[in-house]
Amino acid sequence: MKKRSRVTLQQVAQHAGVSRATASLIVRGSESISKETKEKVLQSMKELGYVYDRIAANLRSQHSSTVGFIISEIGNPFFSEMLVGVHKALDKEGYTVILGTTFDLMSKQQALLSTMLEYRVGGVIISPIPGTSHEDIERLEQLGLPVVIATRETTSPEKFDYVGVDNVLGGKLAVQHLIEKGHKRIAFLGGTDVSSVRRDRMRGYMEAIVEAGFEVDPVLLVETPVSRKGGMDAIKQVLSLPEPPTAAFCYNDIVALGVMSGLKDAEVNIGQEFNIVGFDNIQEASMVTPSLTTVDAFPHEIGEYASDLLHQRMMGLTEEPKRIILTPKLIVRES
Amino acid sequence: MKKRSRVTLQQVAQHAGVSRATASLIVRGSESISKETKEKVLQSMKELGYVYDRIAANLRSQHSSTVGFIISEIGNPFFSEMLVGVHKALDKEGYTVILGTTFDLMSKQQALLSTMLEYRVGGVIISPIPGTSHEDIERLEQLGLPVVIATRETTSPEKFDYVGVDNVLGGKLAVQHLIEKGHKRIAFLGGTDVSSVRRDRMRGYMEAIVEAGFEVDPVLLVETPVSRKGGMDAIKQVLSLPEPPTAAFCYNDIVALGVMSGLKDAEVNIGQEFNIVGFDNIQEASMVTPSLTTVDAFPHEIGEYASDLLHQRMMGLTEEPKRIILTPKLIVRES
DNA sequence: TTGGTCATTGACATCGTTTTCATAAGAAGC
DNA sequence: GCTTCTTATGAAAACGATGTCAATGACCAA
Repeated sequence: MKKRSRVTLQQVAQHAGVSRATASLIVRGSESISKETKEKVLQSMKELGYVYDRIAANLRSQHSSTVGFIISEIGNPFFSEMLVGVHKALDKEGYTVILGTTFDLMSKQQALLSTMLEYRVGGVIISPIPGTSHEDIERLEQLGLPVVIATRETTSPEKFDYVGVDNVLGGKLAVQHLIEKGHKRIAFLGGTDVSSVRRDRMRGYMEAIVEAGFEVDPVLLVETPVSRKGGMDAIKQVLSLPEPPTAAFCYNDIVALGVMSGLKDAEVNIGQEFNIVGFDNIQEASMVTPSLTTVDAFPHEIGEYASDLLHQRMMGLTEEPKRIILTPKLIVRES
Repeated sequence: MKKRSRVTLQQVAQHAGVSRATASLIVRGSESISKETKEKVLQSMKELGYVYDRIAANLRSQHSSTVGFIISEIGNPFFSEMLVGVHKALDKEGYTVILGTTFDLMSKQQALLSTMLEYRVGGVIISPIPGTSHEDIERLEQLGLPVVIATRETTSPEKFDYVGVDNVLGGKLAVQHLIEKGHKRIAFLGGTDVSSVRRDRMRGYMEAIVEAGFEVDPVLLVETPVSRKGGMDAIKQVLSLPEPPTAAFCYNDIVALGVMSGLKDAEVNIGQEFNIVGFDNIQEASMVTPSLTTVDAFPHEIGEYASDLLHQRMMGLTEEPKRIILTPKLIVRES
C-alpha cells in the first residue's frame, strides 16, 4: 500500500559492487565467501538499511518459517501458558508463530485452517474443538503439512502426533485424594460431555469412586460451560440437592474458582466443611484464598513438546504418529 | 521442506480450460467474468484442492495483509483481552495478526520488530516497553510502515498515533473514591517508575490527595514488579510501618490481587478495615471475594480503536498523528 | 454491414529472493 | 609458464501469483 519500496538485495549488491548471488550467499551465512567481500556487503546493508524479505525467500525456496497455533481462547490461562511454551521452543528454531483462536466454533476453526494454509505455514499445532473429526484436519496432511494435536483428541486419535496429559489418571488422583480425606459424596462439576477431556477426567473420577467401593450418583455430575459462571451455577445446583456432596472435583481451575465463589456466597467453609480439587494448576490457583488444590497439567511443557514434535516432522521425520502423554501431578493445597 | 507441491492457479486454469489471467481475476472477485466460467473455475479449484497463495500474491502486489501486535506478555488478562479486541477488528478487514511478546526486554522488542519487518507486516500495533524512545520505532516509519502505539507512551508521544486510557484521571477517580470513604493515609502500590503508565496514575493519586488537603507521604509509595507477588510484598512492607495506611490504590488489578492475598494473610478484613482499588477491571476482579473495586481501562476497546486507526493508516490516511484517550470508569465493588 | 460492448486471452514484466550452472580469478604443482 | 584444482562470482531461471494491454471472438443493436 505504501510507496516507499524496500531496499533489495540487488541494490545492496550493486552498492557493494558484487553480484546479487554473492549477496544472497552472505545473508544465508555461506562459508565460501571471503571475509573482505562479506564485510563490504554487510557494511552496504547497514548503510542502505536493508531488510531481509523472508517472505520472498520462503516463496523461492519452498520453505516455511511460520507455524500455526490454534486454540480455543487466549483468555484461559492454561492456553496462554501453553502459548508461552510454544513460543519458547519455536523461537529457538527460528520459527514465527501465527496464533488463531476458535472460541470453540467449528466455522472459525475451518476458517483459521484455511488462513493458515494461505499463509504457507510449515506446520500446525492445534487443540481441536470438541467433535473435530480427523477428516477436518486431514486436508492439511494431504497438502503435506505436519500437524500436531495438543490437549484434546480428535475422533481418530491414532492418525496424528498427539501431546497431552493423562486425564484419566489426573481425575483419579484428584478423587482419590478427596476420598482419602474421608469424603463419600463427591461431585464432578463443569465442562460439557462433547469434550474428550471431560470424558477422560470423568472416567478417572468413576474409577476412583468405584475402586473405593462407592456408587456413582448421576445427580452429582453436572455439565456447564467452562467458565467461572459455570462453576458457580454448578455448585449452587448440587448444594440444593436433598443429599448434597461434601466435596467436588472440578473440570478445571476456572470452574473450580467459580465453585469457590459459589461456596463463599453460600457461606460454606472451604477446606473444612467442603473440599475442592481443580485441574490445570493455573497461576491463580496458588493465589486465591484458600489456595486451590489441583492437578498440574503442565501447559508449558505440553507447548514445548508439541513444538519439538512439530519441528521434527517439519525436518522430515516420517515415523509413525507419536503420542506423548504427560503424567499429571496432584498439588495439595488448602482447599 | 515437504515434497508435495501446491496446486497453482496455472494448473487450475488449465484444468478448467481458461487462461491464467481469467483464473486470477476470479480469485480476486472481478465482476467482468461470466457466471458460467466462474462456476467452472471454482469447480476445478475444488476438484484439484487449490489453495490460494496469499504470500505470493502479496509479494507481487506489494500489499500486506498481516499486522504485527506487540505486547509485553500474554499472561496478563489486560493484554489478552486487548488481543481479542484487535483480532475482532482486524479479522473483519481480512488481516491476520502476528503476535509478539517482549516480556519487557528491550532486546526482545528489537528482535520482534525486525522479525515483523522481515515478514512484511503492513503495520504494527505496539505497547512499547518502558523507556522505548521514538527512535527505536522510527525505523519502521522510515520504511513506510504505519505504527500505532497503545496503552504505553514512548518518549515523544506526539510522533505516532496513540490509543490509551486517561491514567491520570483514572488514578484520581480511584483515590477520590477512597478519600470519600474516609481514608486519610492511602498507599500507592506496585509498578516501576520507568513506566509512563505508573507515573500518570501516580499523578492522579497525588492530585486527589493534594486537592483533599492531605500530604503525600513517600513511604506509602512502593515500587514493585507487576505481579501478584509484587503486590503481596508491597502490602507487607507498608503494613509494617509505624503508621500504616488504611487503604491502597494499586498499580493494576494483578497487583491488587496480590495485595488482597497479603491482607488475608495478615488477617485484615478487606472492605471494612482496609479498602483497595485496582486498575484495568480484568475479569477476575469481579470474581474474587471480596470483589475488587477497580478502574475500568477498556482493554477490548483499546484494541479495537488501535486496529481501526492502523487500518486507516494502512489505507493511506496521512493526517497528523491522532490520540485517542478513553475515559476510565470507576467500578465500585466490595473491596 | 457496421459499430460497439463484453468476456476472455496471451504474452510479458514484476515482486525479492534462491538455486543451478557455468565461468573467472587465484593458488598450487610440475 | 602452463595445467589443475579450488573458491568466488555472475547470468539467468524459478517460486506463484498480479498487473497491463492489445487483441480476439461472440453477440447484439442499428
